[in-house]
Amino acid sequence: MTPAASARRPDTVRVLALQRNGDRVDLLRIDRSASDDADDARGLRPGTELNQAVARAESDAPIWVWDDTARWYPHLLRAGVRVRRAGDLRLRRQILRRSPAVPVGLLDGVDAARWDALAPASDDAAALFDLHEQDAPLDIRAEWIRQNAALAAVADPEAQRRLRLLLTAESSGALVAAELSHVGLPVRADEHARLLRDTIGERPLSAASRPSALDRLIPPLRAALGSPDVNPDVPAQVLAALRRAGLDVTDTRSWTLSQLDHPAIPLLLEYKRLARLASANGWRWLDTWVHDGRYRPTYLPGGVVTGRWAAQGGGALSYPAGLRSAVRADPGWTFLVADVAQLEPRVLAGMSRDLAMAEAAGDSDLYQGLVDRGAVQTRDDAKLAMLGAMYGATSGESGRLVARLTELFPLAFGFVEQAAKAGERGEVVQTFLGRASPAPDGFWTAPLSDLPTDGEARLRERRKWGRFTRNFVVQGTGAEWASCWMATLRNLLWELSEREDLPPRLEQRPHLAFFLHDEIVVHAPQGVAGAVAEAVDEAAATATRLVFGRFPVRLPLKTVQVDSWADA
DNA sequence: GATGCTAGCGCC
DNA sequence: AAAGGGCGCTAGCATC
Repeated sequence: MTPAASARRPDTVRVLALQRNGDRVDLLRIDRSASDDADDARGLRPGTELNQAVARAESDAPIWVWDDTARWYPHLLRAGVRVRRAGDLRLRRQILRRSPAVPVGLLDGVDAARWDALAPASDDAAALFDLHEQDAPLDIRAEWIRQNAALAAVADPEAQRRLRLLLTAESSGALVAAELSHVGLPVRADEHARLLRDTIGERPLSAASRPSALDRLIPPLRAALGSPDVNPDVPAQVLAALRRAGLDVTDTRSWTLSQLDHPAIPLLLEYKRLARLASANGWRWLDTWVHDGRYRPTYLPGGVVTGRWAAQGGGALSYPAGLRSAVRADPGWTFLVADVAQLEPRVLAGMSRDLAMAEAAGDSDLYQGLVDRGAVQTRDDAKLAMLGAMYGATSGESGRLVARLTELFPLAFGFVEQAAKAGERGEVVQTFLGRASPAPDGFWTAPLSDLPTDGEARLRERRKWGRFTRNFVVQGTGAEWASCWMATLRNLLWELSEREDLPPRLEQRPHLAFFLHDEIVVHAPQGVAGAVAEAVDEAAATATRLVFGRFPVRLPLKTVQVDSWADA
């Protein structure tokens, strides 16, 4: 803990709001214990004046409450102002208004509809200064009070504790997200370009032509298919050509093609592989998304219904494994890359309170743990069964294995089964911390005349929604654990930097550089790598305790120190 | 010229 | 040997 943070007891925590006031900004103390408005600063000019006011107030370690972290925090970060804590009213409201535990109506009030409709600020350069173009400013204090009243009204104390934790983690996640975009992921553009040259050949001179390696594949491919004009970039043409060549296919997916025996298939698969690379992460990707050695996507905490993060800009969350060798730590710096082995099965053990499965999860490899306990024959079987349980496989080998493990772990497997059944009935399900699934739409609410008439089709729709709710509870709780992990780690890294007396700015200190559902990349000066690795582990242990309390489930990390992401 | 759609594939 | 959840993004094509 920093001196400022530890000196201040919880009951004296200040809650400060940033609120638009015309083309100026008011900094207001909004906690109810405030006896006067001595801390208020009104009419601050966006820019230096505002940034300095925030930096001064930050010395008391307040909670910053604002409509949307993405609107305010990027500006502060660019000015070198880092804040410890935040309450993101947009994200909090999104969770609260869906929660069945929150009494209906408590979030009503002035501007409720506008709060509900709030979209994340996207263009952070313009967002703050465009504020004056909006309607009247949203009342930050009123919404903060409404939300806290809604939280306080959650009847069950444990449910309330979890929901509070979720809101805190979500708000911290918003801080992490802004910081990730601010610092960026270190990418060596020259190395990325070299990988492209080695695989797809020379960059074409015009956007209309193909990279050389793709170009060279065209003549043999056309010859093998016996279709001299086929454009392999057009699935419909490929499909027609395949059928002319006598192959009985209905789509051109790689997996489908790989089952066929025909001389054109290897060429086609190779073409598809390289074409994908060229279009998704080729030179244009490099030009567009990598600047000054950094890749900076926009992260959207809670951007996925389950609570997972979404990301925009260059397909951040599907960064191809084959290009990760271009992701290199700066000179004198290193990466700590950590991922959770089998996050979702472990989370399932925790949320279902399945002691037998938690015991199997005591091993660092849960799948092997299932084999060692005689549950299944092979590790692949264990994996198949777990994935089947979480995604809703019913048939074939996977379905059989699910049935087998259901006997051994009735609590865990019963838990997802109940979530699926609830979904099939059209009910809302919740994650462990209390994020609720959306109510089903379409076929449940549509007029009867719009519904598929035959019972078979209706049943398929219901099963489909059941598979969604089945997965929702697990995927969503996994995301909650990951948010708690990152929020804790963010704090530990800052405390570590203070202790080590590192330079003041975030980019000069060890920081999170990338996040991928159950994996993080921390960029750190080599001198503190050991301490950072310990912090990564400690944060995971804290997250597990925060979410699951004393229930004995383990979420072990695989943490490595590497100079290139590819070596993780 | 902008927008919406499908097919397909990368990641977890 | 194949199927089950969540995404973002691209090319090509159709439509406004």
